[in-house]
Amino acid sequence: MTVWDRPEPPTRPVPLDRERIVTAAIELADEGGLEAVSLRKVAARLDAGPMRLYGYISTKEELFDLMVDEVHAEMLPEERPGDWREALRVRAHRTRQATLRHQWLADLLGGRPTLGPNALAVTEATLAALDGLADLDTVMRAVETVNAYCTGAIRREIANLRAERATGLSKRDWQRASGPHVTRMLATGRFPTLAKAVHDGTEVDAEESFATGLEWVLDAVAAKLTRPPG
Amino acid sequence: MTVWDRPEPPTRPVPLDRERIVTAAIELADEGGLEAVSLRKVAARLDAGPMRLYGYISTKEELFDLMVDEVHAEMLPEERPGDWREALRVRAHRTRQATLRHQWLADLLGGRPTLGPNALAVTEATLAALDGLADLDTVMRAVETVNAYCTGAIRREIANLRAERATGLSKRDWQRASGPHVTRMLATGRFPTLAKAVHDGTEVDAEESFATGLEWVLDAVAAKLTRPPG
DNA sequence: ATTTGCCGAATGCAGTGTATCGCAACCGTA
DNA sequence: TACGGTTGCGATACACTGCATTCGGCAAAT
Repeated sequence: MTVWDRPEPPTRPVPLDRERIVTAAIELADEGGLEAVSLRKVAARLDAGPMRLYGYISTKEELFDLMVDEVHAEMLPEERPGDWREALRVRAHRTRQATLRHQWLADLLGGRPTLGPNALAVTEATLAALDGLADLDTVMRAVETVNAYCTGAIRREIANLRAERATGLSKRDWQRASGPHVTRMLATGRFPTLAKAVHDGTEVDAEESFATGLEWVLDAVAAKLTRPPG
Repeated sequence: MTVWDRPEPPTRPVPLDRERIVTAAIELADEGGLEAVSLRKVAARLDAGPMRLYGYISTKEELFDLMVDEVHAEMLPEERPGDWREALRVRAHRTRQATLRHQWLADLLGGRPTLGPNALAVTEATLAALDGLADLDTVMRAVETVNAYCTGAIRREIANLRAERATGLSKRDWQRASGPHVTRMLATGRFPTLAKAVHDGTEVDAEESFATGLEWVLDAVAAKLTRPPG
């Protein structure tokens, strides 16, 4: 019984860690959306049985939490921003860009408290940029207001993007020419202002729309920051 | 063969319509969240087989669309508002209140274009309140910005509310005393500003927080509306 | 009275998240 | 060197999902 007769020892399972799991999950989500992420498929991509993951994760939601935090790493500004406004602006645009790269993130944005290390780092950077410019309550309100705008605006953008992709039409053409339902509804005359808006509206670039709304919100924040606390 | 010998005629299936289906689905969602809504359970609540629903709905997502639109009926203002600001404010608060009543709505807000009749009516009312106050682009930007803030803020509020409910602690106590992870993270000294904020922060009422941020955004809108178009 | 057509119900399928359990390999110890 | 304990992986199993398809039986039409 030489070595040659004996089979190779069974390959020990590839060591796993959360990093590899999250990476695999993000790949799947990038390719096929959140619904393409199943514990079985993630495990298969790592040559492991599905149950193996439960050593690193105790529920699927936790996997989503890890994924969200992982993407937050892409949002960290690489250089210290000039002023608070620049800081908030950069954070907003980086959030948007990260979500455009990982569109499934839109489904998770604002859905759960984000307490991962990367998310905390992002929050820290944001708070630091505003530190001392007003009383704490005002600062918190500012950050949360900008955050709320971002999640809402990004969600809407992705939602429209998906709708366009599904119908193969631009948003305007879609709700004007195609979408029979909308056309019929507008034709009823029950929504005159809306009908006029759809008819006269010019198609606006999504990024520009996001940026403009953001500047409005930043204007509002600026007004509250310069005013003395209270 | 008297009447008594013959069995009762088999009870014809209860007639169905979308209204009843949506109502049943909303009841389920109100009780157990979105995940408690399955086609089987909805059908069971209507004494029907699951496949019966596919005569009225061709996919589960469509059911969600119907549910969202149904709740939008609760958001319609009952009286014509005084000015545009009042209109936007009322719409925002009614959206929030409806979502607090139907918390599953937070999971859907902003997730898809809302094109149902009730949603269109809400949009129409909002646009009408702003009609003529500025050029169309500005008006659209205003509506979309306020909407974005609402969805984002409401989502965050519901997310926090669920987290508090899950841990049985208020948000502050939760991230300060309990949440071992957060505590440990803050203790690392990598997030000094955040740590200070958590330590010094006062707990703010969710509604007040929502209202304040909303007024900020409305201030920003006001600034753009009064300014001449362009 | 017979046929036709249609619609609701049952069945089936592929896939999900997760609990349970047996087995096999490792390690420290005798 | 032999052994027992522990650990952790994998297979199996379960309850459940959305949806496609098939089948049966009633209602209306001829």
